[in-house]
Amino acid sequence: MYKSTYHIFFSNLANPLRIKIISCLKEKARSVSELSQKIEEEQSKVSHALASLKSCNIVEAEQKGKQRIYSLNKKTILPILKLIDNHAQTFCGSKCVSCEICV
Amino acid sequence: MYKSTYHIFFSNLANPLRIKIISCLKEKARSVSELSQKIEEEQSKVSHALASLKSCNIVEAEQKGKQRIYSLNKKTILPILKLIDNHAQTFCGSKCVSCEICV
DNA sequence: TATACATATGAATAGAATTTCATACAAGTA
DNA sequence: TACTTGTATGAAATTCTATTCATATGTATA
Repeated sequence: MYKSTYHIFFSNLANPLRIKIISCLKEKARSVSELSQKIEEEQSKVSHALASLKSCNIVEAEQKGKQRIYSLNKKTILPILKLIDNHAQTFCGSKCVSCEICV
Repeated sequence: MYKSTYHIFFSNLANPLRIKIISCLKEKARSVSELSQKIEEEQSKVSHALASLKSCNIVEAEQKGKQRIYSLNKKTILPILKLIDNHAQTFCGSKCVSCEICV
């Protein structure tokens, strides 16, 4: 089936590790090994995940000596995350029973 | 691994059929069979997809006789799609080579 | 209540994405 | 140039997700 922009984009974000990385990069730009340590995941996993995020311009990289420093492209991501936060709050207050989001 | 709100939400959207359905519901609310015809997909696939979308409150359903009419919760989804459109435009103008989004 | 139409559901299978691990590459330093 | 450190990559193995299809449920109507 045809892969739309949306599908590519959402698939990229639909992954716990990549979300973790995004959260970690919200704070500040970091190298691969820094990220790897901080979130306690293997270097190669982190590299794969970063490559994926980069392929959608969700992060960008800058070489600095031996290290590659990744930073978050905040313009798109932060507002999206905010919208989801609001969504979750609206639909998953104390009363929510059915919604998967707050299980 | 822990499933965050974000992960659940994005996973739900990371699917071509569900995106198709969302697009179709932008226009107006529709029944399952209407959707099924319109997007030329099997009824049971559409039902499964709708159940998934509903579990995150992305769509809601209203019974109307034998039919169940699904409508899009536009408040969250439309602005997210717009952000992605802008993102794609910004990063994938005519010059874009590497980005998966515009391949 | 028997029938038809609309939708939902469960479970097996098929398909896709992730993890893992060995290894390659790249940049700096002795 | 050999060595070390940091990062990327490929491919097999694993895990996750979607599709399929048979069937169940739910709603109306003859």
